[in-house]
Amino acid sequence: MADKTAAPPRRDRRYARHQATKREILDTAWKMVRDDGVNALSLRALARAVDMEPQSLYTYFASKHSVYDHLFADGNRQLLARFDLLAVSDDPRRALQAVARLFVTFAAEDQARYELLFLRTIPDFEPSPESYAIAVEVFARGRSILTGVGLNNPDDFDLWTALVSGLSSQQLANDPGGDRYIRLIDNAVAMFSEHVFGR
Amino acid sequence: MADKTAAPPRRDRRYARHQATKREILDTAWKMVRDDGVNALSLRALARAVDMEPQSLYTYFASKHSVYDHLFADGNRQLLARFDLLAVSDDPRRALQAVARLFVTFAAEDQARYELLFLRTIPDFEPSPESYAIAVEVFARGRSILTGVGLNNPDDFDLWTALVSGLSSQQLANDPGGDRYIRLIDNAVAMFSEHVFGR
DNA sequence: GTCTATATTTGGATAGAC
DNA sequence: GTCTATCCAAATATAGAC
Repeated sequence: MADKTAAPPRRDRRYARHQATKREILDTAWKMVRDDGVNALSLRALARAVDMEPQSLYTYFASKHSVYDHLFADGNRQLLARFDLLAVSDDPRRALQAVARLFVTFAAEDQARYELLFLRTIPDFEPSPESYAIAVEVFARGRSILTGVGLNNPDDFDLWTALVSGLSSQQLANDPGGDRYIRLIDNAVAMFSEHVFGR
Repeated sequence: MADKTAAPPRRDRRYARHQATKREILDTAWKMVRDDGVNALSLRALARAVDMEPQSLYTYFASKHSVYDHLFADGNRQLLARFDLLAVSDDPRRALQAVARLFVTFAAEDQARYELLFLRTIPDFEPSPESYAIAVEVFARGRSILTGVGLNNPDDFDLWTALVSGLSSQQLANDPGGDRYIRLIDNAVAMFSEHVFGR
């Protein structure tokens, strides 16, 4: 899962160049999985798309699973960055609204990313410990917001994640690109809030 | 997507034999996708598992996608059969509980089946019109139960499916084989009922 | 209906020259 | 770091004998 190349000192220009190329490959890979689905990715096609010979990819990634692993880490970092930008309201219901909107919007933006981060559809792929750690951090961030508004009951948290992930997956499955379920977020948060906080 | 073989008259013994073999292949395919994931299925491995040469499968299925299509139809028929056995209570909340239990239990039983029926993770695969019709029937059945208990608002129905599918996917993703989210069904139904019916 | 033989494509991955 | 050359395995699918 790790790369072949150990990390040279930061200031090294070759290192910067290496990182830039790696970034370009990953961005192209994102584009491809978005277009054709996560499971349709092939290294040959990826190499062709970045104008390289397939074998040259191995300078940057030790295997196909390593590419997936970097995408997985990428996606989780993107979600984490959204959380960083989130201003959490003191009002519990508003806070929950913000989190739900954040998550469902993020999910609805990119089906492939959702599949990669939250479903396990790639045979034999599982994220490396380093990448998985980012996912754990995302999870912790979400939970801490919930506890911050007074929700400490684990069952409430599980019900919350079920509700939010349900809206996300239905939006992707039944109305991709639309807002049929996104529109229901406030309604769903109202339902949940009344249930756990009372009116 | 259709088979190569047209359907001979029913009484034909060859036809019965043909159907039996087809059934055996599909059952084996179910086993394989359950073990290794939907996207790991290969016709070679499938043929080996039923003790055939890979080429002989083409007597029964015109393509790999045709196998997927039959699995898709299978799964939807299984779900439909569950609905047939369901006794729908006059009490709205009990009726909703029964439907939710039915669906989440069905989903939790088999990750591969859930993926095949409700997620679109196989590149280039989409069900044939005939198979899709069964899925539509399942959907209609679920909806008719909801309208039967007085839920006519489309938004309520969408919120309902989001809730139930969320419990299902979280159960599969975070606690496969367990009951962490299944336990929450009655709680979730209570929340939903209070929201749409009032107390 | 099943087999042998085979076409054809594609896939991931390695060795070694430059 | 990128290339040529190549390997090897696996995939889907077809043709034709029996």
